Parts: sequence; C-alpha cells; structure tokens
Amino acid sequence: MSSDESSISLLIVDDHPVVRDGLRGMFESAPGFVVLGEAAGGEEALERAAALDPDVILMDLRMPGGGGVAAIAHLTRIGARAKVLVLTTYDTDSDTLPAIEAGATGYLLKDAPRDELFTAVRAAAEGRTVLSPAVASRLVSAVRTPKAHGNEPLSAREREVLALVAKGTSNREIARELFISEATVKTHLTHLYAKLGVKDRAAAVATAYERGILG
Amino acid sequence: MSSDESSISLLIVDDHPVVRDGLRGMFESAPGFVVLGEAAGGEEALERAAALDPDVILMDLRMPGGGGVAAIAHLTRIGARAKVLVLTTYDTDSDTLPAIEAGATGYLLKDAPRDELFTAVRAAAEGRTVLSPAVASRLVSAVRTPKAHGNEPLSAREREVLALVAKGTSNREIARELFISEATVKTHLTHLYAKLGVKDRAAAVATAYERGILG
DNA sequence: GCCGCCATCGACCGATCGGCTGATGTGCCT
DNA sequence: AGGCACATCAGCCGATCGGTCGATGGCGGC
Repeated sequence: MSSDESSISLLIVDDHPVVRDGLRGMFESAPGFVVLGEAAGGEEALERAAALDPDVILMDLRMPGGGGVAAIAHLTRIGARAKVLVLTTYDTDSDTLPAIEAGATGYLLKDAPRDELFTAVRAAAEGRTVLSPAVASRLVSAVRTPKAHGNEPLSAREREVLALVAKGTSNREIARELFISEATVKTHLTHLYAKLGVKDRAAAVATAYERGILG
Repeated sequence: MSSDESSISLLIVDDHPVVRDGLRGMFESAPGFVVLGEAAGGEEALERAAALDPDVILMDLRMPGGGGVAAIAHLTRIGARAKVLVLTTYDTDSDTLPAIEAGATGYLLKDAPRDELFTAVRAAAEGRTVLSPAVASRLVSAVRTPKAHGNEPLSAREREVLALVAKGTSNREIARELFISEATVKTHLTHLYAKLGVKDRAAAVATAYERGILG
C-alpha cells in the first residue's frame, strides 16, 4: 500500500465540485481513509492516478470531459494497482456493463448510505467486487440475456419500424403506414429495444446510427 | 397534353397495391381521367414517367424503395412536364416541406373526399397549387418560422441535453444529471425540437446524427 | 413432429412525454 | 437603455409510450 498501515488512500473523480467536496468530507472525517486528490475528468484522473498511486479510485461515469469508461479501460490495460469503484447517480445508466467490462471493481449508487460506501471502499481495496443491489440485479438479467448489448441483427420488419421511428412517426402512424395494428408496432419495438440493448426509441435511433443500421 | 382533349392522364405511385388499386378504380370510374400506369417506388416512378408522359403524377412520399422526395426533385431538375401531386396519409409527415420545395404541385391527404381529389388533380394539371387545409396551415406556420427545418445551431446546453436523450436518459434523470429541474429540461427539448424541425426525441436524435451533431 | 424465430394482435396500466402559458434572471450587442 | 438569446423554473393536461401478461399462425431447421 502507498499509505501507512491500514489507511486506504483515495482518488476522487467527478466533474461536479459539489460531489467531490461531499465525498472528500465524508472520507476525511472517517477513520481509515486518506483522500490523496481529486480529478474532474477522465484524462485528469489518469494523470492523478499515476502520480498519486491511490488504493481506490472513486469515479463517476458521466463526465463532459469524456469517458469514465475509457479511463477505467486504460487503467486496466496498463495493469494499474488501483481499484476502481464506480460511483454513479443512477442504476439506469447505460454504461453500467461497459464499466464493469472495462475493469471496474465495484459499482455503487451515490445515494448509498455512508456506511455502505465505507464498506464498499474497504472491500474494493481488497479487490472484492461490490455491486449495489439494483446494479447486481441488472447484471444477472444481462447475463441471462447476453444479447443485452450485443449485435443481434434486426429483422426486416423491425428495421422498417425503426426507420419510421427515426422520422418522428408515432406508433399509431407507423401502424397505419405499415397496415398493422398498434399492438404489433409496440411488439416490434420492444423486440428491437432488447436487441439493441436500449430502453426507449430515442436511444434505439442513436444506437442504430452508431451501428450503421440507419443513416 | 398526351391524352385526347380534356382527359387528364395519370401515373399512380404508391408502394401499397391496395392504395394503387383504390386510386386507379376511383379515377377510371370518373370521367375525364385516364390512368396510364402505376409504380411502386421512386425509381420506377421516374422510368414510368419518362415512358408514359402523364399529365399528373399521384405520389405517396413514404416508400421503402426510396425517396418520393428524391423522385420529385429529379423530375423538377429535368424539367418534366408532369405535375406532381403528393398524396400522403398524414399531415404530420415530416417530408411535407421538402416535397413542396422539391417541386410538388400539391399536397393532399389520402382521406380527402373523392370530389376533392378530382378537383385537386384537375387543378394540378393546370399547374395550380393545391394544398389540403391541414398542410396549408402547417406551411404558413413554417413560413412564419423559417427555422422550422433550417440549420439553427443548438446551444451548448441543448446539445448536452440531446446527448443524454440519445443515451436513453429520461427527462427526470437528465434534470438530476445536469442539476436543473425537469421543467428546464423540457424547455430545452422543445427549443431544440423547433431548431431541428422535429417533433419528438427520437427524430431529434436521428436529425442530430444526420447533421453530425451526435456520433 | 417439435422447436425457435418471426409477425401478428389484444388488453391493461403506470410512467413519461410534449404542448401550453407564463415568468425571472443573466449576459451580450448596439 | 433596449433588445435578444439563453437558461432557469412552475403547473396543467392530454396523448403517447413502454412493460407485461397472453395468444395465434406461418415457416424453416432438426
């Protein structure tokens, strides 16, 4: 360890100063933790991590400066000693799986109780995986359905529906346009949501463009 | 005119056979009209138009085979004699303006009464512009707000919101993510919808990708 | 023959969205 | 000083969406 005896050294990464201060205060006032520094973005996080050599990095995923996931992946790639504990606001975050795949040791929600946070950091420092219940349940369902973020091809009908969705067409309009019922349109949508690993039409359109299905 | 005296010759373009049959029957049973042929898509429409030289082309905009708008633009570009009367299902169609800009002589809804259709075709044959009331009102509002389909740049905040929308984030989540209220998120959305000329988040994401704002 | 994928439909429900009206404050440009 | 774009917020409302059951039929592979 880089810090004395049982103390766990931390690097806090979040684009919100308020959050950084909150975390810093929380851990500085608790025994057994040392906050080495802070970073506001992915790149800065990598610099600080290299310079400070923390035991655990508390990291938010969503940062304007850029990829929390990318930073985690980089740390993993270079075999960094630090364990990354993702601290995010919502379990609905679409980057949950990518973050874990990238090498995050744990994934917690910001609204977790203080004690849970402390426990989680200690666990992470020892290399044990820590997941908040909500995230854990999402993970199992993701494993149960590996296609959750996979490349399952869309059927012709599904692509047809998706194309109309991208034009701002409502389900009812799509139904009449395609000579099917609204229920069927919704069925196609639910299916293609699953295949694309998204949860609404906006994200479906985005993913479709990313994969070249549209545009 | 290519047909005898007062008869107006027609080309019917629609991807739905049912619709084509319906239109054909309607016009064949009415005096003063001659249906020269049909086409199921944009390209086929261009071929038939060149071969048959109709007075008026009745064209649906939404066709899987591809661009009704593109076909109209092509006809205009080569200075075709035929007048194009767009016959679509919904006035909400996002291609209304592009179609008219491309050179469509008229724009009608399919649920228009028979007589209105006949009148419209005769008017189109004479080169007079025909718009269904709903479309007309949309047009004036579009003129009143030229940015409706323009390239108004998005503000930084709007792009930020849009990026989250593309990830499937709900308004409430966006609000907390950005430390603003849900009302504000909705305001940003309404504004960027207007700037992009769309009416929902899915279409906004699509347009954003088309214009390189996202991805 | 059975199984899986696809397409089709119905019904219900809560959550969310989008439209509307209107308001406040800030900064920038003229 | 006045105008204008931007960002912020409130409340209300109907329309729409997305989820979750379940069900049918066709088609192709095994």
